Amino acid sequence: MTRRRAQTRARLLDAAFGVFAARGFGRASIEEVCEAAGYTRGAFYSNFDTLDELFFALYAQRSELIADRVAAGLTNSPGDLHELVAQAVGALAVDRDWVLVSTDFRLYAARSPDVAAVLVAHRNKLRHAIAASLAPVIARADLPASLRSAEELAGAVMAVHDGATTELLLDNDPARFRSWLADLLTALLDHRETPQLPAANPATAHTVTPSEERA
Amino acid sequence: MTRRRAQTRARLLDAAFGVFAARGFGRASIEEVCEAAGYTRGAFYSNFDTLDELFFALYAQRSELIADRVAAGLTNSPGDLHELVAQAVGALAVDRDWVLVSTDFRLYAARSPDVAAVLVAHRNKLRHAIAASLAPVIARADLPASLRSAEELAGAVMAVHDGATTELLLDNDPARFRSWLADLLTALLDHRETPQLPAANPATAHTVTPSEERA
DNA sequence: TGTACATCAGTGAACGCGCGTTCACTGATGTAC
DNA sequence: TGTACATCAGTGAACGCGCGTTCACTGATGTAC
Repeated sequence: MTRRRAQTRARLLDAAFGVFAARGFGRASIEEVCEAAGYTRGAFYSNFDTLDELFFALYAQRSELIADRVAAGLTNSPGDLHELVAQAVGALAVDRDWVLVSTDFRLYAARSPDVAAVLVAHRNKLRHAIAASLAPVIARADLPASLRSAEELAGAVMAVHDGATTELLLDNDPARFRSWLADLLTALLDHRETPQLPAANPATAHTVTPSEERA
Repeated sequence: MTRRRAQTRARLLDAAFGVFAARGFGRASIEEVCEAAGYTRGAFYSNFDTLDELFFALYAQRSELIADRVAAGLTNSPGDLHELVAQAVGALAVDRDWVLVSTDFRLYAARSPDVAAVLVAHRNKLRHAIAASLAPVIARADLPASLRSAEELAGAVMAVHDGATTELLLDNDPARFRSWLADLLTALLDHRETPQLPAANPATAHTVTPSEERA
């Protein structure tokens, strides 16, 4: 009876997503999830051992989808940086519920090393996808030494995305979020060809700003 | 008996911080907090109505301390960008437990508008502190139009910090976190006077870059 | 295609634990003299 | 400084609910003929 089972599992996962988003994983009960899915608690125990297991399955399923979507959204290699940024913003755009649930999952992972390993693996996959589409652009950019490889830059893009996401949680304005994210990514990636920061003022500064250089 | 009360409150708050960090707010029980603090449950009810109230008080207390610390850590205006970045990284450095607890609080705030308003107010305060120390540096930098004011830039710095913080949760390596954060901030802030991004591929580009505008 | 049968997915009642919440109490803390 | 007293902070027992977990069951689904 694989068909029926698969459907039950899927419904439980979907219902759990809603419950976790609304109440948080820590406060969600098996009872609530089952009620939202239209089953009794026995159905849950027939498919999962613990709510943790369900949460893990839910995250694995959805994060897979998202990684695929990002990869798909970035395929046509952009001609210039602004195009790339626009593409990236479009591909990374997430809905608020997913931000709530995945942030909850991150906290959960932070507390159990095994889960953290899986989350890191997922993030690596996502980073590869971003790096691949960044590669053609990065050649032209001049960036700090530690951010010159496509992988490193992709990690930076993800970090900026994660940071901007915080704002989305607080003001829940997707349009603002998108333009804010685009601005941040542009500021991050938009560097000139020639390296800067030559040693200029040995007296005080170990390092020197562009403007000092010019003065 | 204000003295005794204040002490009990403080002990409950400290114990709660540990319990929330270890287990997450959603899974923490009043019982656990009281046990960790060395009181019976009655002591809790004598000082708070709900665990939410305690969480709120805890966050208000600690975030206040952190905003002060950041402001203090950024007072001596830096001569150059790298100095500023080093200062900012030092000032923003947080311990992992605080990241866990404050992320939990952010999720909590995301689910209740009243709390979100308070959290936004706190973040504004923090942003002002950062903006003040950014101001002397920003004048020299050339950045995207939407990131030219000190406030906007400070917001960007916070976003980058928040994003980098995600990594800290997953690999728990404070040294790596610091250098990673410094790199990101440098990439974000280190721009030259003259804008770049000359139109590369006019056929495809739809967005107008600052440089195109000027051209 | 229809019928009989076997399997197994989900039901729902039952049990019990953890913990939120209350409250009469006690003894610690501060005050008045 | 000492004593008597009033107040109030924290105690700990009691109650009950929500919910995790189990399990004998039923009826839905698929298979064999």
